[in-house]
Amino acid sequence: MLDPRLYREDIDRIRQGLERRGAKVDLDTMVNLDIEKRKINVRLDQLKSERNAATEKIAQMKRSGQDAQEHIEKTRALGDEIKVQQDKFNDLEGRFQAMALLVPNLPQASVPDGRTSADNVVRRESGRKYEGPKPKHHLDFSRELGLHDFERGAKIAGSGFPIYVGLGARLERALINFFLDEHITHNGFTEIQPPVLVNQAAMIGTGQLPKFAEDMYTIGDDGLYLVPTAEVPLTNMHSNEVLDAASLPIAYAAYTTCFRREAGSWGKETRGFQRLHQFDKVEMVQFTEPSKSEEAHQKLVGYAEGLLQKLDLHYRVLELCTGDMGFGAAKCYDLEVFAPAEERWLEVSSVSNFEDFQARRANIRTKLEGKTQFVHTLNGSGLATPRVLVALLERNQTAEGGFRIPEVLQPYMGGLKEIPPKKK
RNA sequence: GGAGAUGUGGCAGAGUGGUCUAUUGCGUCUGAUUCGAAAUCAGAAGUCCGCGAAAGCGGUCCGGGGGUUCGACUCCCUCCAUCUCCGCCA
Repeated sequence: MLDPRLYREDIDRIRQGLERRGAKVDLDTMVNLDIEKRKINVRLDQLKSERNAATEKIAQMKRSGQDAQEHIEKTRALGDEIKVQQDKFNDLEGRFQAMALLVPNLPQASVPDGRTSADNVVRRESGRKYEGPKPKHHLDFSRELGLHDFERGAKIAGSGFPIYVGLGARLERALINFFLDEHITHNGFTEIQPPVLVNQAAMIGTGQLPKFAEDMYTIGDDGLYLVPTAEVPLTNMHSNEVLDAASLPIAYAAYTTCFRREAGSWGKETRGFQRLHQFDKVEMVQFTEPSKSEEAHQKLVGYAEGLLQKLDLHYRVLELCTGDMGFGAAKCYDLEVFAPAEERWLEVSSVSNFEDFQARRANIRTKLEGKTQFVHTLNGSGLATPRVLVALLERNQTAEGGFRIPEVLQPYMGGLKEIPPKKK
């Protein structure tokens, strides 16, 4: 959520920011609602002030044993009027809030202008390029080695719910553990294991709701949602809190399963692991002082990159353009790995600085120099496993048809160096 | 899941319809005293919203929401959380 003061003090800043994003918001209506609302508020406060005086008068009379009936009759009308004005105010306030929750964040000045992913800027490309014969597609390769079972997953849940089998399951677990261990032993994160069901307030807090309701799985009877990312529970852990400034920055890392309906986003480029309803991800979340978020953002990107380097993958870092950034982001970097069979770059991480956008929604503050103010929140995948797996499967095929396990994962695979080809 | 109880400021803990501007204690901050500290004494302090150039003024907040009333911390409804007992269960 944007600072509500901006709507009356610097509407041009909002207008320009949204324009750069290509976002359409009926700002005129919002400005008018705000003006109307404040007008009613002034009237309401006056009325309440009068009522306070009147009831005090009645109290005094009662105390001294006088008959206050006449005053009570008169004050009744005041109460009725307050009710009318209060309803009006609540209606205006509700309408303004409902609209405010749908306004995306304003991009930082440094964000490149653009409309689509084609306008994103490649900041750097790194890692060893794949060289050798064109490898097998990861789905065919996985099937040969018996690592995953999409068909049976579809049978019990639907398409987009793969089953990890045998060494495929162990490889998944290895990736998760490797990611987490890196964060908690080298990058200074506290490991968290949060609930994967959250309430509506949490989903609003990080910005998934109300705009993206159709992307979420719901548990209707209980009013709960399956988390689309650990960002939701981790960030909302501190909702409605004033964080001790000395405790900042707070850095959490968590592995959770992530659930996404991915409504309407299926197509030929989403085969196999590239788009799933259920997948595994390790997420990094940070809370910082406002002045420190930019620095923290760069570091988060570095942590995610470090994992790709250790896995010996070929990757690049994109600076997202204004039109391609997520709803709540003020600035965002994507990390993509190259899949040599598909000959495509695949997004494995998105690292965003939300500034105070989420902190306002979730009401997360700190006290700095005597002033209570909103913190900045950031998060980034570190990493999501499925597309990392795609790149690994396509890159690490041996001449004999086996899978070469990256060195850093070998300790997590019981020392195994290779998943051998299945015997005929 | 059933029965009962509780929810008040940073913490503890009073308050059962109007002297609540929320008693009191602890803690915090600022002074005084001291070489400095402790102790003691005096004083101060919260949130959010609005109006205002400012000083300041008004409103709001006792778990959340709603209701009754001229007036609600107090009465009613509802939701949430915690505790105790019972039941069930990895």
